[in-house]
Amino acid sequence: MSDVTPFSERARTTMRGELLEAAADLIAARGFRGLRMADVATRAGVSRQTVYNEFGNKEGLAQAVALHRAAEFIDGVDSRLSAASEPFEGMRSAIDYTLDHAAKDRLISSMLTGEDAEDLLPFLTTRGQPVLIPATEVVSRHVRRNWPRLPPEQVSLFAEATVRLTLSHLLMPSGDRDHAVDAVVGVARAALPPLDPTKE
Amino acid sequence: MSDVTPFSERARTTMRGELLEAAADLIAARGFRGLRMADVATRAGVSRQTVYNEFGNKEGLAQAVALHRAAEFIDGVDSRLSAASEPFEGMRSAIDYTLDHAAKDRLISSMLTGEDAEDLLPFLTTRGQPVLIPATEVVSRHVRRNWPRLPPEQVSLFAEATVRLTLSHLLMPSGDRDHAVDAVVGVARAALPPLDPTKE
DNA sequence: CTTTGACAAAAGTGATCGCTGTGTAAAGCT
DNA sequence: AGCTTTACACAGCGATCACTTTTGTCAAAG
Repeated sequence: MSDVTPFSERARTTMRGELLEAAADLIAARGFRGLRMADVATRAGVSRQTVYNEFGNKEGLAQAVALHRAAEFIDGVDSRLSAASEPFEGMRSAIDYTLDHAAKDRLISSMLTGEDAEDLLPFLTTRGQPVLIPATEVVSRHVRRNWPRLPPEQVSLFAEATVRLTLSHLLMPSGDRDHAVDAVVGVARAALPPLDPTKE
Repeated sequence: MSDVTPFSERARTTMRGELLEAAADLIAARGFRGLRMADVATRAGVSRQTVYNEFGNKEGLAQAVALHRAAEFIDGVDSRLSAASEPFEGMRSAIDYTLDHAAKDRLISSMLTGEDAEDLLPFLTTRGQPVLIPATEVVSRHVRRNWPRLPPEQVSLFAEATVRLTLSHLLMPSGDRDHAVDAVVGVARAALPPLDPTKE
């Protein structure tokens, strides 16, 4: 009766991923309120009961989806930071990615802005926190890697400021995206020492 | 029949102030949705019709109240910036004032955060903008006054960053207020030159 | 360990009704 | 002149009722 994605050939953890993906798609399409547990189940090719076994209830599913997406997003930031050859270029790329990606992704953006969050956010305790904290951690690593002599407290002070500034430009845009990116990177250049210590 | 604040002895512009104050009180107490034009009128000792003559409609009244309160708030920031003997102390004081005041003032805080904004914000085009822009201007003046040699674009870059950082801490608190103030001032100290030019 | 079928309780939908508040206009004071 | 009073049409809101959908749980079966 179910011909959608034959189950047996998937490992147990894969099913969870399928469910998360299905749920994310449906939320993106019809919003959280319009999300039906039954639809998630059929979309992933499992029974409704399995969804309940996996996530407990709709709220649990929502949290899991949100956390999953937030983690994916942070991974994206991390890879942009690392990919660039020059640290400020990495920041520029990561900030641009954030502003672009978060603006498009309905789920991420409502996690951060709280807008359009028709019942989604009640579950995410303090808004944005699930992104702010890990993002700060990722930026901290980037800074530590490139400015090894900077005192740790300066590192986290700076990292958090960068993240907050970026999110602020997401929340209250002023001018276009490029301008926002320049503003954040500009502050970063002013606040960080001139890069030296590695190559001296 | 109306014994509340006899009208004749008030100048025309005073009445507007009375109305704004009355409306602000009522909004603070019962929210914007619970605000009744009739209540504003009686509270200020005028007829309902006069309120309509003055503001056009409920939306106009809401905008006027919001703008009025935002201006008062910005004035508060400005005076803290100017009052202190040392520029960073001024910032510290202004940031502390913002975090404290905005957290308490239901109207200001919902203007900035968008939370609990049950129909209030639809009127304030882009949220926070009516505060962000004038606040940045006030901070710019403060920086220009104390770092006269700083290039103008650096001034506005820095001023906007400071304002955004402060508002970010308001939106997503991490730790207590003192910690937030220290974080913003810390970034300010790192990003600004060491104060010199005035006394050299 | 998943599916299936069944089920009670909760929540959503939609129509109706009366009430309250908005917005406007004209007439009446002072 | 400017403010108040009175009057009124009309949109919007809250309560209620009946009805449908969905949630969340269970036990039996594959």
